[in-house]
Parts: sequence; C-alpha cells; structure tokens
Amino acid sequence: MLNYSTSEENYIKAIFHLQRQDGTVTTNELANELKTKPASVTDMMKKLKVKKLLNYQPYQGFRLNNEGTKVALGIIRRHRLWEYFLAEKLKFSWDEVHEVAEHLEHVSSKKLVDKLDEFLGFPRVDPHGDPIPDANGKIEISKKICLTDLPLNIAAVVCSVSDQSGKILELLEHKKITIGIRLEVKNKFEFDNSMEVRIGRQPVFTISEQLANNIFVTSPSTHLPPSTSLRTGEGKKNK
Amino acid sequence: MLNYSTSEENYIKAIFHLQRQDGTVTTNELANELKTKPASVTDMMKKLKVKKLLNYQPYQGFRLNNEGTKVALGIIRRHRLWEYFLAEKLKFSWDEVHEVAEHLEHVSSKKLVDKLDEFLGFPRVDPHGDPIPDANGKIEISKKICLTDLPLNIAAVVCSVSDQSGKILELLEHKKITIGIRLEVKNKFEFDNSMEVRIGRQPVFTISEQLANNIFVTSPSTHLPPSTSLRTGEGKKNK
DNA sequence: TCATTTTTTTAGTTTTGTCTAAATTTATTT
DNA sequence: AAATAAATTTAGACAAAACTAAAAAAATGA
Repeated sequence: MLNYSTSEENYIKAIFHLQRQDGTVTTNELANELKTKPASVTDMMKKLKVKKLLNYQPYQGFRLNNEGTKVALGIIRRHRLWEYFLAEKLKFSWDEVHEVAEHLEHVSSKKLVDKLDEFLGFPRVDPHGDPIPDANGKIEISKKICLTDLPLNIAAVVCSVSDQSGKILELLEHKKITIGIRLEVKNKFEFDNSMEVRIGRQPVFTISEQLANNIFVTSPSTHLPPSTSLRTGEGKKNK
Repeated sequence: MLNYSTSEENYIKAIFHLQRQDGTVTTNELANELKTKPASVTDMMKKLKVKKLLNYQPYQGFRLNNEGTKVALGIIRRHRLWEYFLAEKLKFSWDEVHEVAEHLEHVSSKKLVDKLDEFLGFPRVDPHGDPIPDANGKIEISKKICLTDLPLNIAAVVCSVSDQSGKILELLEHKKITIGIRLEVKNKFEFDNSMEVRIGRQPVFTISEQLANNIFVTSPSTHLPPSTSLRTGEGKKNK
C-alpha cells in the first residue's frame, strides 16, 4: 500500500466520515469539515481521482471507491488505536485525546500500528465506543442507532456519545450513563420528545430530546466489553 | 515555545548532533547528513537565523544558540522516549526503532511527551544508552568517550554503540558486549591499534580498531541501570 | 602572490497545498 | 422558461522546501 501525505489523509478521512452508507459528499461539505476553501477541495479531489481513491465527475460530488475506503480504514484504525493508548495508558482526559491522535494517526508504519494493537490487547472499540478496524481493515458494523430510534422495552448498550459542546459529559456523569451501560427505553412523550429510561433495576429517569439525540446504542449481543471510563470525540469535531 | 516544521526540526537536530562541544557546522556537512543539497541548507539556515535559533554569517558555518539548543533537546527528548517505548513496550528490534522514532518525534505535544515519560517510568537513557533530556531540557552529560580513548586499567561502562552498517551487532553479540556491561582495557597495540579488553574476571579478548571506534563508554559512577538488550541507532544514520 | 580548486551562496524552477477572484455549471424562484 | 442565487470549478498567485546551474567567496598550492 502506498503512502499518502498528511493532507491527503485528512481529506480521505473526512470524506469517509461524511459519506454515510448512501450518499456522496459535496465540495462545500468537505471544505467546511476541513476548514478550508472549496477551491482547495476541488484541487485535492482531482489529485485523489488520479490516484484512483475516489469516484468524481465535476459538479457531481465524490465518494471513496474500494481502495479509498481501505486507505480510510487504515487511518481510522491508527487514530482510534492511538486514542485508546492515550486514554488507557497515558491517562489523558477525554477532551485531549482527539487532537493528539490527529497527529499520531499520520505515522503510517504498519509494523508500528500492528504492534501497538497487540500491546493494547487488540481493543475492539476506542474510548468513545467506536469500533477499531483490524489489521485487515475489517470493522465491526455495530448497527449503531440513535437512542431516539430505539424501540420501547428493548435492551441496548450505549456504544457512543457524540460531542458537540463538551458540556454533555457533566450531564452524562450525573445520570450515570457510561459507554457500555445497558439500558431500556420505557416511555416516550410526543409533546417534547423526552423519554424515560431504565438502567438495570433502578428507577426510571428522564432524558431530554437533545440528550437522546447524542446518545448512540447498539444491540447487547454485538457489543463487546468496553473500556471503563466515558470518553467522546473522534469523528465529530467540536464546532 | 513555538512549533517548527518537520523539516526545520530535522535541520535543528542534525546541527545539534554535528556541532560537538566546540566547533561550528559547515554547509556541506549538514547537506551530507540530511542527504540534501548545499543550496537547500543555505536556504534553511537563513530561515533559522531569522527565527533566532542559530548564529550564522555567510561562509562562516553555523551553530545553535541557546534557544536553538533548547529546541534541539526537546526533539531529542521526544525521539529517545519514543525509541524507549518502541523497544520496551512494543518489542521492536534494534534496527527498526530509529526509523519509526524519526516520525513520532515530530508530534510535539508537550503533554503527550511528558505523560509518555511518566508512563515509561522516567527512563534516563534510551535503548542504546544515550541520555534522555528531562522535561526542562536537562540532559545528563555522561562524559561519553570512545573506547579507543579509555586509559588502560580504568573500569568503564559501555553506554552507546554507533551503528554504521548493522553488521556490528553480530560481532558485539559474539563478544558478549552489551550496553551497560563493565569492562577495562588491559593492553593497546600501536601496530594495528587493536586492544585487549577484559569483562569481569573472564579472560581478556581482542578488539579491532574499527570495533573500538564504534564503542562508547562512560564512567561507572555516572552510568544508570540500562535496559537489558543491545540496541543502536539514534544520531548516526546507516549510510 | 596568483591560479586553481573547493565551498558556499544566489538566482531561477519545481512541487505541494493553499488562497482569492473570476468564470461556469447547477439549482431555485418567480 | 428566464432570471437569479448558490455551488463548483478554473485561473493565477503565493509560501514552503526542495532542486539545478551559475556566480562569488574562501581555501589551497605552486
């Protein structure tokens, strides 16, 4: 596998995150995500097209092809392994992990990454619950859904928390919601889209629509033993 | 402290290594060390002079000033800590450590480096015996001397092995010379500059001039408990 | 000392990745 | 459907860091 520049890698990663299953990514979306200008995006898209990492026709948006996806998964693997390392071994707090991993992820020695993986005990999810691709780029698609979409009385495991403000942590800690905790939605109220949630056999408590929108869950069967502490970060930048 | 580009850091580090105590570094020396062209060196020297990291008058060679030395020690600290990490934690073999650390050293988060230092237990020397600057840039000057300069019958500790070819390891292993081992020179022969060396109470054995030139020792009192295995690398690139 | 060689610097290009401003294509409205 | 607005691309510039070739300074040596 070839090596790509830091800049190329940042574009590839951003496209991967923006192009959910279906759609393509637009020039403006990507410029916004990378805090650059649309003209710069177009330039880079031409380059990545020549390198056969994505499909792109002018004015039509772009989408990673197989090779591009493989490269993206390699970068994400590195990012998430370093985040795990920073949190678990170096005791970084949640809000510092992402930025440092942004730099470490561009050190692309395969041997380094695979040995780091081994040293960390082959973690399956990073400190905020996102799955870590294995050495072959395989990633556990954990059918992650938003807590708002979880049907009533179905057990689920909190696997991820998106972080827009950093303020969310305080609230999650107060409500004792952590990555890996199992919960069920017992009631939903159409008036304000709030919901009542139960953890284990404790009394139910209320979660606002805004909070539920930022909590993601997966089915208990696919979930793996998570790390202990609650962290957020990778993917969605604080804006 | 400001941040410097990877390229700038590589120049700063190379100057530091080339300008032993006394002298200045020449354009050609540096170009050769960095496998670049003299014209590129001159360009960079102008830039680093503007940034007040070194003294430089055209045609007069250059030398890091206090600020430049501080920056260099920061880079060397990162490099050696990562080398220690790679060797001790990730079980890298000696000949792979340097290259990867060359990349990791440019991730310049102070918090990352200080926490890594703590995680590693504040190691004082890297896997090939070179001292690791502390968080304040203090480095133990271990009065390292070449084995050829060690007086007769003075005990010394092998602290460092410079590696030009990689072939040296085979020979060192055969002679059971490792970082941290204590030895004395018992005889020197002017004819071929070979010497006889004794380790502990074992029989003396012969070391060629070429081998002695690549072995560095320090006084037993200043030496600290080294890592177990023999490593070489940082500083002198394999050419 | 003066000529020659070596070293260093200058001048002008190249590549990568960015930018601004202008042009073009697509989307939206009336 | 034509006019306007928005999104995207092109064209031209710039900064960083490298290069080649030529000029200038320093070192060497007869």
